Amino acid sequence: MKDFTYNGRIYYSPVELTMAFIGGTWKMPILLVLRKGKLRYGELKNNIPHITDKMLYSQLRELEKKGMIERKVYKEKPPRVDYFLTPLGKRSIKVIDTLNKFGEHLMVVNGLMVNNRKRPQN
Amino acid sequence: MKDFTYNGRIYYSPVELTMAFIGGTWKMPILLVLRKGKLRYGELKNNIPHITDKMLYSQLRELEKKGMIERKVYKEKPPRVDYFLTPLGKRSIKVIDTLNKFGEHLMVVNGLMVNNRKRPQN
DNA sequence: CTGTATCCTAAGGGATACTG
DNA sequence: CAGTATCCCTTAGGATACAG
Repeated sequence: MKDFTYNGRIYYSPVELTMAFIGGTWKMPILLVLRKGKLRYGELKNNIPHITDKMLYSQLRELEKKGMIERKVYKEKPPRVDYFLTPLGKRSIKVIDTLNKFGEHLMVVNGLMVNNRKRPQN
Repeated sequence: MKDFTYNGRIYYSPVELTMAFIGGTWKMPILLVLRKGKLRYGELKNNIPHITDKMLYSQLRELEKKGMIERKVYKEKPPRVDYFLTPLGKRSIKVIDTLNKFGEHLMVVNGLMVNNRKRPQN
């Protein structure tokens, strides 16, 4: 048995734990964007297409709790908040890069092409 | 825009595609077990603790459709079926190993210990 | 021993509206 | 600008029963 418990839940393999930290639809895209360095909320939003406020905030909070990112609040107005990677977060980037590479390979294998912006069909 | 479509669904990054192939609770454990070589259904079941028949079968079917594993049926009785990795599946092992390593690191960082079998508390 | 089908619940995630 | 809350729906995944 290699079971272990984290936050009251049972995990059966380290892989599962990894997915608890960086899994889901949005955590990886967020982490990847933050590799650029400190970013404030609006910048994050602009760099992650299609994400909703709810998802961005909830995922930021989770990543924070798990020690992947940090938040720095500036006492200014209008309010300013920066998000940036912790050492653990930076470490995860390498893992995500691996997943990204494999994904690109899958695209080739399956003959997938990036959606080109359709020209007006006149 | 780096969007692309696969099986009628829109993906926004290669990472998402990767997760479609090896994501979920059980696909990675299954692939990892198959690194040992050909295995029949019963052997798979025995080597993946806590998995239910429904999940094992459904995930095997999905992995097959995606070209990660193959099925070989022997005309015997009782029936015998072998499952084994395709080249693509073998390639995924390296990725999963990366995730596994990171998970082990997370366990250390979070001070998680493997659940020891409790001794009878007499 | 291999393989499906049905029922049901918990959780992830989208849309939308609202506040300091 | 940054940050929450509520409603709702889809889906992964568990339990169980059944079939060649």
